[in-house]
Amino acid sequence: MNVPNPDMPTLSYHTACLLQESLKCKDLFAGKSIHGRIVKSGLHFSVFLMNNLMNFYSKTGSFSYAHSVFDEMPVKTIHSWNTLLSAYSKQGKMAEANEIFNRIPNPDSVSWSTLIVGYNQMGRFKSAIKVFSEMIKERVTPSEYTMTSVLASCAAIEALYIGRKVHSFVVKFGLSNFVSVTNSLLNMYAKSGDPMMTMVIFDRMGYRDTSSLNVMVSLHMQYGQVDLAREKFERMNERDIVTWNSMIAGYNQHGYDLDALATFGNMLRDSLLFPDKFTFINALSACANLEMLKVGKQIHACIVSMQFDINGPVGNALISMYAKSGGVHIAQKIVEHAGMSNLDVIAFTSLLDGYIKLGDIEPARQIFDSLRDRDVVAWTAMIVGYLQNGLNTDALKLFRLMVRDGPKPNSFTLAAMLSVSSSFTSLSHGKQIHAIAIRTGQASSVSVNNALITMYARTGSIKYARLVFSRIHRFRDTVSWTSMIMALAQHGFGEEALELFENLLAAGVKPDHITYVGVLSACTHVGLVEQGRRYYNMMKNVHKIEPTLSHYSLMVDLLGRAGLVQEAYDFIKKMPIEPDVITWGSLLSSCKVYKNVELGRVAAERLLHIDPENSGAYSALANLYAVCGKWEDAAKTRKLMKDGGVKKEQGISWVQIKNKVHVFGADDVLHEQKDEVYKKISKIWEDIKKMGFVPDTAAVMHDLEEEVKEQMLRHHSEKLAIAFALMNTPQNTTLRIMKNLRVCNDCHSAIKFISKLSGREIILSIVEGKMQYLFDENGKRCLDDFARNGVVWTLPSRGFECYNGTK
DNA sequence: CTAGGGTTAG
Repeated sequence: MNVPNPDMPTLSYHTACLLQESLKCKDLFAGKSIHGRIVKSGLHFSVFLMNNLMNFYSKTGSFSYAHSVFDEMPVKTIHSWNTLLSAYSKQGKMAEANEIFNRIPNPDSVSWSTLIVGYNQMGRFKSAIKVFSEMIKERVTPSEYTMTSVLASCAAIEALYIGRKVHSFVVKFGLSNFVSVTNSLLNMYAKSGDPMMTMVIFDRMGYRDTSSLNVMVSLHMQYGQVDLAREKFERMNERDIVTWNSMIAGYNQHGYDLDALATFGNMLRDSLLFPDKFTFINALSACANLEMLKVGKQIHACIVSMQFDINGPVGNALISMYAKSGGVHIAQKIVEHAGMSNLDVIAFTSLLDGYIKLGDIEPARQIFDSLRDRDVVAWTAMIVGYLQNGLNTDALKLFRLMVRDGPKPNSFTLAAMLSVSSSFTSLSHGKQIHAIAIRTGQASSVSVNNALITMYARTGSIKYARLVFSRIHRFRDTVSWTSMIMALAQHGFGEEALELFENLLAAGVKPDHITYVGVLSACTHVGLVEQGRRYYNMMKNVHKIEPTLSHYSLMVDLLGRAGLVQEAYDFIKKMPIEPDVITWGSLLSSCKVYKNVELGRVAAERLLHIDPENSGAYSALANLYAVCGKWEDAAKTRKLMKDGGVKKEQGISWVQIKNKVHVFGADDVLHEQKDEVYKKISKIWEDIKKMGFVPDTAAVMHDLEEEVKEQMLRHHSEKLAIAFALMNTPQNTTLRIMKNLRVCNDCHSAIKFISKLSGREIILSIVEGKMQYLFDENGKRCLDDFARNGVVWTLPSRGFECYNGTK
């Protein structure tokens, strides 16, 4: 304890008080003049006053003054050292802080705690924990401050195991009675995924303060138990700013944005608290989600009238709110007003996003190009922006640029790119993205894995979809289950899909409306009418999900495919919303199968009423007539279509077999015995053209492939391959050619082929089958070259692996 | 002289 100079007790105390007052109003000038008076009156020998002065300088950010005061002190106490230490750790200068710490003769618990806090503030939580363990090793008794700090480190990195150890020290040093420590324990268990322990501790607490309840509120919010959080909140008799903010943030995160705004209003009305930046950020985010421009403007007015600093996060939230709720021009004005140098990437990304939402790609791209330090988010926003506006090629181009020059893609980027692969049904592209996910360490991300399941299923590799799903068994969310159910349903494993759905229910996962799309389509594929009805009712009554058009269409499909065509039609008539093309199309195709001309005609008429140029409806109807032997009606329908100006006939090949007309859609070609179908098709190829129809794309593809394969076998495959590579061949074609080269056992051409490609393709993965022969000496050299250029190889036969040149 | 609970953009 520092006792002031006994000769001048009053003067010392009064000076210290003056310093404290100066500190309160951050008056550096006043502090400096007091400093001068201290020196003049010879008070600078008082360690007490000097420590106070150091504290003043440190808190006002004048670190160099603090340091010089320290240097001039003839006698230094542990307080002096700790104040200096705190000055450095506040600046984030941890290296210097450590140096000072090592020079302290007898560091006490405050010194150690200061170091831990310093690391925490720098986000270096592991180092903070390390400091704590060294402190214990040195047999220094921790204080309640030490515990709260180190528990915060554990909470931040969700280190449950370490947190438990720290808990044991809390007990050992008898610190359990501090509410602050117990609150920190609560928070640690809540954040590290041990809700049970959190509840146990909370129940056992003899005294709970507002903070304790705050932790519980945010625990409930974390687990999506919004109603429980609301209950706790309403029962609290004292609410501080954190309480209100937790509720507003929690509501906002779970889509209860109206509640978030209502809570914000209640806070302004019922509490004497002033909103802080978190309040504003979350309230603005709620406005943005609801696209409530007017409310957003009111909050903006509130911010302005409070003279609140709109630099940093609040300004970003404002810009984002305007950009999202149709006020891009206001957002633009704020951005212009603030000036380039005062804004960060976040502000510009929000603005960019606003333009994308309007479909204005050009200004968005201009913002993107003008950004100097673009981060992953900016890149992703631009890429997703292209995707949302249907500009897949631009998205792909930008993604390639990103992989080459930009920051590492994150799970958002990869999930988006995987959905492109799914919509392109390009397995090769999808596998490249998978390879990048592995290489950038994102392969464990739930959203990436969910997108992978869909991608593999859509590109036909149900095997890999299964593999991915089984690998994430510990981290499955609703989307994972849904994706897998959809995947199985698409591949005709209806029973398995339903089994999986039952597992989902047993696991206590909540299905959403898309899950039910998967479930109902599984029933459709297997023809389980009664099961389908049951699940449909379960959706409505148990899970309280209002059916959407997809669900209605699936029910129509389910009934129709089972031959209950009339019932399907009755179902449509009872629908509370307008049926769409898919609904009628589904009924129409059922009518085709069950040869119900009357209903089929109705369905086709209604369908064409919605979409008069729907060639599919015409050909389905024509086919229905043909199947029923009504050749004249079939021909009439064709004529009707041509008269209606419908020219597109892609996806349909008319094949004459045994004087009967069959329609081969792309699906049939893919699923039936390929060779058989292709043989038939090629025989009547010319006939189709003569009849004036456009041949099916899949058939064309196959033809091309066959031709290439034959020529490769017959001629010099290498030359041909390279010629293809130099042409602007679409990538899935090039990979097909690769496959053919493999069939010809021509690995050297394959390697050369790839080497020509790699100039164009940033990432190329060669997959499927056994590629061991690429691993001879030539192949290895080749692989090393590619690895250096960022080319990744995946070899699914050995699990998913990545070749990056290091191994 | 040191703590702890609420954190924005995709």
